Amino acid sequence: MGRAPCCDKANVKRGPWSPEEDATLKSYLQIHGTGGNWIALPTKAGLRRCGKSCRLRWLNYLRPDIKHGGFTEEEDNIICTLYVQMGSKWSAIASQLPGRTDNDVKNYWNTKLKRKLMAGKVCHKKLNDNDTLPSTTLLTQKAQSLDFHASQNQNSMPNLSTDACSEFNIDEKNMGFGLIHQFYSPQVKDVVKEVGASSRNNNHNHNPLMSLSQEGSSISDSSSIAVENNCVLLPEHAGNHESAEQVLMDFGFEFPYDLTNNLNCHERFGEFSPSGYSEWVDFSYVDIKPHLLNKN
DNA sequence: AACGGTTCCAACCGCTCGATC
DNA sequence: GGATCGAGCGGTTGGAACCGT
Repeated sequence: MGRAPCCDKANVKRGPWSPEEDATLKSYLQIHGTGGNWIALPTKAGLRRCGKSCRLRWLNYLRPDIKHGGFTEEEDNIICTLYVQMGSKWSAIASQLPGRTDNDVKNYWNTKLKRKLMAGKVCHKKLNDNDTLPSTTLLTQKAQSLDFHASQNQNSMPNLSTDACSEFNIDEKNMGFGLIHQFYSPQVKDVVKEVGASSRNNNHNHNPLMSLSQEGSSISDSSSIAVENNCVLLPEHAGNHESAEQVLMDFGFEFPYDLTNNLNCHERFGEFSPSGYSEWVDFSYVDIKPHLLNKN
């Protein structure tokens, strides 16, 4: 048996709020507050609305401190930074933006900011066609030398150096997207490879660059992308290709692509790591290595 | 002007979590 | 300890507004 509905859906009004309803809710809340019970509020206020609907209307629209209108560039950067750090924790992100609601931030991200980011207008440097991509061979060697897919000390990961940050004109706050976009280039759009990384399962590194959601979520430990030889590598998704697809689309790769195209995948398979993929244990970590390595 | 496609955002849905009994 | 409930959250949807042809 499911849980009881919060209201009698047949007898509540749905859809857009009228100015009269807005005024009723606003004046009631200004006088009485929520009383700690949104469910009972509509009855008390004389509204034929669900309590949840009242709450949402108040929090997202009627609150006096709500900021309406366009986002500033500074807000854009804050959202980008926090999204990288936390993932889609919209309420947490919104809490850092006075006057903005989680719904606002979420809508803004989904409709504008993500695209703006892809177009190269926010906190990153986009590669030109002839820019040099990092060497996978070097990555592999470095990975092996660090032995980071062994059961090592979780705190042994090196931090991204200040030099590495400054090299690409990024700061530590926007590092995640900066690096991802560092890799984002027209030359890598056409072939996508999902890579098995089963040994990652035994290697829960607490990489300071990995977002909280990446560490905690079943889907988002994939949000890092490494690139070599015109290929994009994604960690395995425990059979969940949709998650991988979403990650790719989030980062601007066009759909359809060759995630499930076995022919292309195999053709490309040997190009970047003939010995297999155990080296690509932690893609969030791989994110930063090219820059560290290039400094060596 | 009319139409179709796209964008944007308010609102809803369903889930999780914590509090309470 | 389990059931129930409300609050809060993220994902999704519907439709109005906008834009291009």
